[in-house]
Amino acid sequence: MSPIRPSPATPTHFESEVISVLAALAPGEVVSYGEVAAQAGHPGAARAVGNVLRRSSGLPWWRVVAASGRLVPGHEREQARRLRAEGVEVRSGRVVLG
DNA sequence: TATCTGACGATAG
DNA sequence: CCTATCGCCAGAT
Repeated sequence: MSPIRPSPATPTHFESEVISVLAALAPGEVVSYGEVAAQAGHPGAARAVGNVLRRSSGLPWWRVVAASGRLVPGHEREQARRLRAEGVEVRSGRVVLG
């Protein structure tokens, strides 16, 4: 049997910080991985933020996009649907920055 | 401790 | 606009 997911019993400090930042996001508010990392106190850890979003559940992952505005690869449809539902403009797989 | 992975970011062509 | 490449970070093995 291959364990589907070794769910960490105790979240790491980094993960907790990232979750805090994500939980504070309001509907319609879009941020980049790098911004989340910086606000979480780990500037430069954009990739690591992506890892948390990929492994965790129950987080507003659709409000996080690449610095270029690009949506999450493989989830563009769903993400665009959710973002537009919050009033965010999406064009060609990209968030229309204001 | 070493090595690999990956929802990234910036830059060059 | 695109892809390729390098740099950086945290987590897993």
